[in-house]
Amino acid sequence: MEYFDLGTTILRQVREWIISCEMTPGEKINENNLALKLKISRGPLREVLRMLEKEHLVVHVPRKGTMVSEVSIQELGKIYEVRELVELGAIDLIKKKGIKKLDNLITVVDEAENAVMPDQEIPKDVLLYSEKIINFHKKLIEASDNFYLNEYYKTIYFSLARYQYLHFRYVDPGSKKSPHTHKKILEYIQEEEYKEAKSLLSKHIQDSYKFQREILKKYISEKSTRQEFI
Amino acid sequence: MEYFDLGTTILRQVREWIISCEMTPGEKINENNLALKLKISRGPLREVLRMLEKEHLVVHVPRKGTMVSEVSIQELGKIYEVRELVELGAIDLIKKKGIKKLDNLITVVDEAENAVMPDQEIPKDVLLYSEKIINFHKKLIEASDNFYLNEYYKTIYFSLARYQYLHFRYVDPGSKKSPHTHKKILEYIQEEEYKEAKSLLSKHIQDSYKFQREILKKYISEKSTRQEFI
DNA sequence: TTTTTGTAGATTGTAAACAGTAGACAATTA
DNA sequence: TAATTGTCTACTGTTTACAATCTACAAAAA
Repeated sequence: MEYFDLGTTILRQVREWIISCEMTPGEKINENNLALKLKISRGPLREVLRMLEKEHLVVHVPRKGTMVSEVSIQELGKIYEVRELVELGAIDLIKKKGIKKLDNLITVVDEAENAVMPDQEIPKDVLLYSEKIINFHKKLIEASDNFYLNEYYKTIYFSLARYQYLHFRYVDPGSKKSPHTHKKILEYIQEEEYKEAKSLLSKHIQDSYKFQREILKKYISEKSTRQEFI
Repeated sequence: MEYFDLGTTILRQVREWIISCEMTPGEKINENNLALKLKISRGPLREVLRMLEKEHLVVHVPRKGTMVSEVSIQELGKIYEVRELVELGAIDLIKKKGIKKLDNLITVVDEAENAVMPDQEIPKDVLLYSEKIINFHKKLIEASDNFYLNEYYKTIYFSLARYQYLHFRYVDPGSKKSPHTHKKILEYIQEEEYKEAKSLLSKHIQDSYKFQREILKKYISEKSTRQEFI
């Protein structure tokens, strides 16, 4: 028998299930069942669950068990608070360190510009489009060249991605403007107009937040309505 | 036999050993030996190591093992970059959310003011003094009322604390001013002069950074000198 | 001498078995 | 009926055992 590194491969898989809400918020995780489903034993699974706990995707209570963490308006708000803080902070770092290597950022802006927003709301296309859009933000953080900030942003992003999956069918009409906005932000940075870059990015994030909050409200009210009739 | 939650108790213990450099930077961790020392088995220890990996205190390489993460001037620089970002960001949040509940912050400032900087450099006293000083920064983040920011700051703080333990015997002479500076920052916040608060806090952190970097340089040069003679 | 190959021991990765705890439900009591 | 107690079952926490891999070192080949 061959040995892989279950820890890292399984981590990705379970994280994916949580983000895509195949493991739903609040769901109790049964170690035996999940291990069986993943065809591994409980040992490495528990290691993975501890890592997911550090990513705030699961919550562990000693002797009770582990559950997928809940989503709420409050949480979304707090995630957006730190998201804005980190992204604007990245621009500060780029400014302070005089970073000029923005190749990756330029590339993703170009890619997003060429990507077409699908008129039909087919989940797959929408997701592909979303990927290209979010890449700008990921590359912005990477450009600021700080390992700790980058790692932190990843976990923020995992938490956030889950909210985006709650409802495929709602597509932010505002996101059509995203490629243009991203390009503008990049130009500001290149021209060292950091204040303008931060201001526009801040507004951009706030817009995204407002939309996300609305879908979440719908999701939560629908969920509670469903449960009433069960 | 009684069952505790080894995960959380052992996590604290091992983290403590790493921060206090009883487990030295770069040291290879032998799971068998460490488990034996902690009087537990390798299972829960591995869970703990995975959590410490997420805190960036250890580095894990599949099939090679786990080691205590290295310290370096570059790392210290990056840690201070995010430290400043997070602390200044906390003030932004306090401003944006109009937070007025600063009771804990007031308390620690008072405590620090009454604490006396030990003239003799007895490690224990110095550490106790350092604790009171650093509390200001912890409570500042807590006041900003954001779980994700607070969790992140904790891990930053763990990484940073290790650098402070590298050399007990060097005491930052500038830290005598800290209680006064902290009080001033608090006053600015209370009077809603956030810009001034951020400016002073930024300078305060930069001063700390400069000192830390100097001790680290000494530590590294001494270490390499020692190794030459082995 | 240097490089390569082979083997033994140590160490990590994983599974399986065992110990203790918590929750559910029934039986008992008030 | 409501509350309490006892027991059973399922689950988590932990240990032990085993499989695969790596490392170090020695022997052999170039």
